[in-house]
Amino acid sequence: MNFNAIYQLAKRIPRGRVITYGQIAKSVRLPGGARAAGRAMANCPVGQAIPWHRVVGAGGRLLLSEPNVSLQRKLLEAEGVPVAERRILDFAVRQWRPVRRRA
DNA sequence: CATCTGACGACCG
DNA sequence: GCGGTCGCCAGAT
Repeated sequence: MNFNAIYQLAKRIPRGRVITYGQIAKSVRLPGGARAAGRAMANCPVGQAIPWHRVVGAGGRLLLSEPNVSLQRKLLEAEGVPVAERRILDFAVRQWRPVRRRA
C-alpha cells in the first residue's frame, strides 16, 4: 500500500494540534477507512520527522498501548495539549482540519 | 482455507 | 461511561 499521502498529511499537522485516524482516511480518501490509517501509522517510518503523536482516535482518545501511549501523552503535553489518562481534554478545540478543496 | 489480531469508528442497550 | 456488534482490511499463524 502507498501510505505516503498519509505521512505527507501527518507532516502538515501544526504543533499543538491533533487529527484523528478517521479524518486522515477521509482526507486522502483512503480505501479501508480509519483502520487503514491506523495501519499506516503503525508502520510509520522513523527518520522522516512524522509527528505520529498528533494522530489520535475518534473523540480525541489515545488508542496506543503501553509504553507508547505514555510517550504520546508526554509529547502532546509537551506541546501544550492537555491530556487526561487516555484522552485529550479540549479535543474539539485542539482538533486540526486539513484544508480540503471542495467537499 | 479458518482464525486471530490489530495505533478504527459508528451504533446500540 | 462501558461493553458488545458490525463493517472494514492486511498479515500472520
